[in-house]
Amino acid sequence: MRLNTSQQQAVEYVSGPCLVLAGAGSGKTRVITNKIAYLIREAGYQARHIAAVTFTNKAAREMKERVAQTLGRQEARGLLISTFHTLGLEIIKREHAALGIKSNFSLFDDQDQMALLKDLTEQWLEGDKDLLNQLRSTISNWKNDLIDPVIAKARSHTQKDQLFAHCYDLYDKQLRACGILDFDDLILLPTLLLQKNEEARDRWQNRIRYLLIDEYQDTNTSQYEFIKLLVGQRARFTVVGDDDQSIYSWRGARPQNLVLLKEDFPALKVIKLEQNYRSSGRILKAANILIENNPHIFEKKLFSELGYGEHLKVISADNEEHEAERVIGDLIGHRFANNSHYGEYAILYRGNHQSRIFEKVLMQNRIPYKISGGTSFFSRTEIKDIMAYLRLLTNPDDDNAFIRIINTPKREIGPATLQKLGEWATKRSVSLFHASSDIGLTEILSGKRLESLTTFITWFSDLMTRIETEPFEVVQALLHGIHYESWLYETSPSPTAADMRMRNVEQLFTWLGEMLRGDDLDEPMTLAQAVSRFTLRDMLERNESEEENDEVQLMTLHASKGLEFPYVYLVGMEEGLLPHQVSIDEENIEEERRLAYVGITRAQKELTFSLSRQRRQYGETINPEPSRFLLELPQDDIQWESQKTQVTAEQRMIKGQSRLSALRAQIEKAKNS
DNA sequence: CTTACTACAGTTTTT
DNA sequence: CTGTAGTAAG
Repeated sequence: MRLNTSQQQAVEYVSGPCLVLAGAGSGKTRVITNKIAYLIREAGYQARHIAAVTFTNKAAREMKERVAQTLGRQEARGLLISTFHTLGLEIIKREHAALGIKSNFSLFDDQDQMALLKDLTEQWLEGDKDLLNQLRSTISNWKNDLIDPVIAKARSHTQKDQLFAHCYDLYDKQLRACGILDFDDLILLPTLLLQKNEEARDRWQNRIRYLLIDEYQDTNTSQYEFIKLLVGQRARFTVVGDDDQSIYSWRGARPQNLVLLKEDFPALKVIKLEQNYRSSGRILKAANILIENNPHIFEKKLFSELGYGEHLKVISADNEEHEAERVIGDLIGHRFANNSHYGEYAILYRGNHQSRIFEKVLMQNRIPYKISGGTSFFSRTEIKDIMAYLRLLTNPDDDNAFIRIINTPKREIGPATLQKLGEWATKRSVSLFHASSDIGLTEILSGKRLESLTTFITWFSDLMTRIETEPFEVVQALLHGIHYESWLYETSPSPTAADMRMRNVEQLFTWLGEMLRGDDLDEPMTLAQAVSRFTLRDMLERNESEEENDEVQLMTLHASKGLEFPYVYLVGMEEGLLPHQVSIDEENIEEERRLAYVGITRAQKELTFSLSRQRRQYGETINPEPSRFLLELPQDDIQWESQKTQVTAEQRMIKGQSRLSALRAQIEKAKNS
């Protein structure tokens, strides 16, 4: 397919700063991919001087694949395509000397972060979860606004802020002492470095001569600063974004960065992509009319040439169960009538808890489905254990990892021993691991404890010396050496659970092996690199995308961004749910509207809303109003389908069930014939 | 290894 | 109110 005029224009404008306002489904990935090809083939850039930055590993991976397809592996060699965080990690790794940190640092995820904060603040916050969460996000916000502990203290006036700033200081000192970075550091540290260190700035500006940014509207303050420092005076860059799809402001994203861009780079060329290649005209019209209720920085009007399409439907139900039944019933009927596949349907909702009831009804009807989200692979205990071992292997100063694994599996090194060891280590200001190999330990530890500790340290040190030369063997030896499998069987609630945990561990090792070896898109990595990538949650999507089963997709609106489905159900269209109760005020309503907009624009052919006139909430039954967003849509394009007959819940259940089972029988019959 | 009770949360979560 | 995660006890 050829590029349209504005896409072509966006691809070929390479002489200055460029902002591509890419509406939903307007082919922005194609623009980025083609632009990279254009830069190399027509504009004289070498691949190694071009960097493209995304927010998710998945997006980075897709882009890599698309570019490799367009250019061929050879020409694409040396291109830097990664997430913000991975790019930051790369810079930190190369500049660790200038940053004054060790080369073998390890990474903290949010759970590690919480655990440490809880530890550090025990005396003040007493494990108050709410306060801890506040503290964590406050620290994160400070870091995202490039505010260090000293400035934070100076700017804190209330007692609580003072305390938080103090905790921030403690937390950061602890991290530095252990050679640990958190996610925010991966942006913060490179940004500070490029600000202060002219040489480093030159080095990186010379390395990255053309920069492309995807989903620009999701950048936060430090990321924008980071971008500015990377592009420098030369200002050769393209950012692609859509202010109407900014749904992460609660996480620090600043859609205002679009305005700042225009101010900071007066020469900015703005190109709008307004042709939508995804949705029917009617769906797009509804989306346009809805989003017009929001103020806009740049006016933009999407159009489609795919035909006007079917009416939008609204299914109104009497209660939540009924809503799920009617939606699923509609889906089954629709699939049957259109001879379509389950995989073409998506059910989108505002909050994760809404999925449960749909899951139940889907299960009752034996419909295959997939819920994205839920507990992450990397937050499972068995994975966290192994990750802690791997982290300690690459960074012996990682005290948190040390504490986690020193007695897992049991080595008779309990809290008392650890306490003594900790005091000793603090006095000498060395890490726990370091302290453990100190000869002076005989002063504080005796016989048995000392022996088990030294046995472990000796064995582990031996592994550490070999990670560079024979990482495979080390990883194998690690798993055997700790007898992790038998430990799992001892501690798991059931053998089946242990089996599952062991499979998870094996999965981790399979991925690890792949990463150490490298594949056609990625170079082989060192163990340290692989461990960092794991913490950055890389790897997960790789497997997910392989299993393209025929399953109904269930996900939150947030998770649906960037995806598309032929048939979409947008459920729970009620005041209090979408817009959500706590975001219903003047300040947040616009983002809720964008959330609805994102949901609507996921649909390619047909879009169905649903709502319930009754909902259980915190023990009460409430009667929510239909979402204001439904009323904002063009009513001529909507068909309201409400249940006319008044029946009791029980009758409805039987009726719904029998209708569904009748349909199922019909389908089975059709299949067999 | 299962069962039962208690405590707690109940918006979204790219890294 | 209701579901679940974690722990304690059978």
